[in-house]
Amino acid sequence: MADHGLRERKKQATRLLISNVATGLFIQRGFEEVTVAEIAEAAGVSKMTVFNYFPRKEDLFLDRHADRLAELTAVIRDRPAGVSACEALRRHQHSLLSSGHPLSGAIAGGPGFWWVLTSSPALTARWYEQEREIATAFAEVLAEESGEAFRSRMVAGLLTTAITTIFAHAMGRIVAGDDAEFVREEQGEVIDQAFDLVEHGVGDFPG
Amino acid sequence: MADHGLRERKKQATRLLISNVATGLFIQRGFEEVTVAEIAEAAGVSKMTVFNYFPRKEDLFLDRHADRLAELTAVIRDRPAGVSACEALRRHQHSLLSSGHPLSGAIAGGPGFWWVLTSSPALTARWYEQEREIATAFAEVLAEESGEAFRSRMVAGLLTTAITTIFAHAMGRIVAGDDAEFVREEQGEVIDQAFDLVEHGVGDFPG
DNA sequence: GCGAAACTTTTACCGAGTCAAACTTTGAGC
DNA sequence: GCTCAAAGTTTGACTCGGTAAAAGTTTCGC
Repeated sequence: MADHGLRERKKQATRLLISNVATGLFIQRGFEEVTVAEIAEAAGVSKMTVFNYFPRKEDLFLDRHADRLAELTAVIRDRPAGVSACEALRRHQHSLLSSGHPLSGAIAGGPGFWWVLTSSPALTARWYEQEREIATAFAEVLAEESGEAFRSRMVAGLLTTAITTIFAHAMGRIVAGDDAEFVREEQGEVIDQAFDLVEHGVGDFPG
Repeated sequence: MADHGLRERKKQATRLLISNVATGLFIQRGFEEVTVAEIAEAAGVSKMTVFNYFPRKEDLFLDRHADRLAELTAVIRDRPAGVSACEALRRHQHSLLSSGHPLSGAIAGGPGFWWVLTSSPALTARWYEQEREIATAFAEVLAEESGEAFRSRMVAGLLTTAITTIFAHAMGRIVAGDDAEFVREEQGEVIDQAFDLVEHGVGDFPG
């Protein structure tokens, strides 16, 4: 009933249509330069409907967040026995990279995605807000398992910082014009460097 | 000329007046419930003037950011020889705490401050944006010193995470109604726990 | 004092986001 | 099939944050 009624299918279709239209416009002209009214018109729908599906304008572009959050949380929660959270995430990042997944940092719906993201402060702010949501989710999982609230929050924060920084690094280089293939080749090392710091500490860097 | 002209004094006075009026209203009624127009009127000034001094509404409340950024950056840049960035920050947090400084987490312009901050998503978002600015500044200082761009960014991120998490921890407890003095007593241990994790790594937590 | 520069106000405007009421579509039961 | 209620969409009006430009007003250098 909830699943394959005509109603539900139409909703999903509308949602997808709006999202696609919006993303297309954003990549063509930049986030701030496209108004919600315009998106609505281009999608043949009213402005109110757009906000019905996507509470904030930013969510029109960053609409994969829920999936990503669930995936990352599962990586930690369902990791094999004997593997630490840190190690599980490290492996996950490597596997994203080798499977050429958009979220590995390199490649990602073309360079347009990064350009749009970095071109708007509002959008980047929302992006980082999503990272915080990930940290919060990690902290819950870790606290559930360890019972140590503060330590869990810290570790969650550190792990999220690794993911974010790895990401931002690749993004920065691609936006700066570096060859995507080249960035991709070096990305494995970047991942290890980041997780090594989290796992073994920063020591007395920088001397 | 730039310093003690009548002009400059008036500007500082106006700025302070607006900030005080705004903060007062926010603490009374919450961030979202007060409009900029209202603040302007209460301060006997035009809306445009408010935005002249504070580019965003959020900056009316979070107006100590510049000072804090400068202070934290100096802690790293001007640390004594032989002391790591991590250690310098750890000591700084301890000294903030023992001097009862607002930004140590415990106490802080009364509990009202924390309530206002947590009551508004826009405000918390801006708060975390400021933390990112701190991370960026740290990264610059560290990169200048070490020459390692990515590692600097990572370490900067990890250090900032420590500060932020320490902060958020105290804030959470106070907002939840814990006694401020009690929180304050435990805060030293919290600081050490956080910086230990950054310095020596999370290892295989949580087992 | 005079004129230029700095600061403020006014006015007009834009776009995101909300709200309530009218309207259309879908699904369920008879 | 038809009807009715619920879900979804549209409309239009509104609020608020934020910007822009031009017209005041105040301070400063001379």
